[in-house]
Amino acid sequence: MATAADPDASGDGADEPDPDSPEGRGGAAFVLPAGPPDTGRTPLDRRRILGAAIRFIDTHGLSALTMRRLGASLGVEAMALYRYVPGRDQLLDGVVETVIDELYGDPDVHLEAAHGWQDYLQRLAHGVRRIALAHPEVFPLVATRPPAAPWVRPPLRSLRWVESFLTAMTSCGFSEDSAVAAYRAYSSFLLGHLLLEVSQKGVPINAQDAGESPAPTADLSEYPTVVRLQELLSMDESAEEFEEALENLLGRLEHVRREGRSPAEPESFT
Amino acid sequence: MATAADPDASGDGADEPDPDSPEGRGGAAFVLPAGPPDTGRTPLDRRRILGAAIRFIDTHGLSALTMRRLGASLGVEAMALYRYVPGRDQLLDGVVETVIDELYGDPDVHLEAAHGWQDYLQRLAHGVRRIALAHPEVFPLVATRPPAAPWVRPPLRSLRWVESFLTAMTSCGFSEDSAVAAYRAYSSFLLGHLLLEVSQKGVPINAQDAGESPAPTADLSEYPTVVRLQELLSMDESAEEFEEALENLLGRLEHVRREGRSPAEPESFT
DNA sequence: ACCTGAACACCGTTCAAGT
DNA sequence: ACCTGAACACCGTTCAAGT
Repeated sequence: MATAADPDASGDGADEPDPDSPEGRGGAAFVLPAGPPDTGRTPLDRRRILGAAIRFIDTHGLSALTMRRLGASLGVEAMALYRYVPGRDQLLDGVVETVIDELYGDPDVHLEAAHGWQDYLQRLAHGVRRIALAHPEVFPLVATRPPAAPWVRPPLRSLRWVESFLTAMTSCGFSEDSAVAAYRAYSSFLLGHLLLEVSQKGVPINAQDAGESPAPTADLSEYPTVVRLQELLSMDESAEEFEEALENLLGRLEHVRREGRSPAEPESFT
Repeated sequence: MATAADPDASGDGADEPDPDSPEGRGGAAFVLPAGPPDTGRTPLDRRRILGAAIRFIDTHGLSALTMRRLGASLGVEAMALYRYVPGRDQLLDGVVETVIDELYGDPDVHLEAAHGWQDYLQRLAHGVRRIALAHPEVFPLVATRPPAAPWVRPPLRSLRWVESFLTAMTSCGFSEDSAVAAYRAYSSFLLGHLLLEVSQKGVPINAQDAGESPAPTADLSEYPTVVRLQELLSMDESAEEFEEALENLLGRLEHVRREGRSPAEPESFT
């Protein structure tokens, strides 16, 4: 059904594959898989564009995202996008914002601190992790696009989240300073762990997949400890690591809340 | 002479500023400040290219780096670079590698674990922080370029560093598992903290510098806690945060080393 | 041996023009 | 009101040609 509606699916506007292109990883021209049913008449719209951009990045990778190709994925020329988005950079900012706000609709996350701040931070952390893993190609963008203000720290990059975090914490007995310190520690924790976890997913567990893996094995003899521990190093324990580090952070924060100091001093029970 | 050859430039190789270009932040054409004295005859060379690339990024920002402009900064056409570097992506990989290896020449860092692992990790962390702050525009690249293998974790992205880290730790009483766990925790810590610190530097403390800051102040009333804590949030305490978090991590690791477990359980003194 | 000119297939973006 | 065609000033990259 609907085969006639979309003019460039099989025929005229196609991409001209050009398999020698150094960019396209697989060389496969970006012909999208039939798209959502309504690819035709709804007159385009910022939300739809951002959604398409996210899907495009998830599918083809960030480096493949081009105004022209994004347009094509919506059945439109690139120039049409400029009516809704000021330019490519702002498009990317919009993508980041949209992905983060996805989290705001997550029912597991949005009950604020009804069951205490530890429960809230747990749910929030897992929510962020879920979207990071759902959009591994987008997350580096979340991590590195310059924030709007210096106190909006990735990955919780929106005033909504800063507000939510700080009110939750202060309403749970954190002083203002401690709440801010907690916000900082929490951001660093999430950013470091999730960026690493996501970037590990990008690497096909065996370094390069081309040919017979020549160079790496050669030099490797200079690094005996790495070779010896290779198996251990290759294990993916990101999930456990995340839980443990989160647990530990919460412990630190509880300590801060009670003592009123900033999060340091591993043992000061005296 | 030569005025007839190139139809679109006024002089010979000049850039044609075009102040309306959305890319160039300052709009200033990339005329480099006289360059190092020997800009002439040494016949070009991979090292020199990578050095120039790093300086270029430090000065003009990553998004301004272009094969053509990098060539120009070396007094050469872009095409000459391809004799020494396979392409732009590999150039960036080389930049990352070079910046990280800079650290390897740092005398403060390179004495391995002669004074114990805590001292070693302290010096290493401060060394990485120093290069992150020295090359704030390069660090996001260090953080996000896909690593060569899944067990080479940013920001310590080279076998040399993995080897150095693991031998130091195992020679100081860490079991193999604990050493690997420590490597992971340490990487996350560095990545999160330094990426945040570096990205904060990029933001001019007052959000946008254009006009009279219109939009932000308008919405801001919806976020009372943010507004109330704005001063606290705006303070730059990255240095103290870094020290404290590092101290805490070392405490955790010492605990791991003694107990042989992975880094969790905030309080198990019983 | 080392670099350049010219060319190719793309980019982002603008703007007058079509419907 | 919404999209397109054509154009402009760039890109990365290749390759035959210059010195």
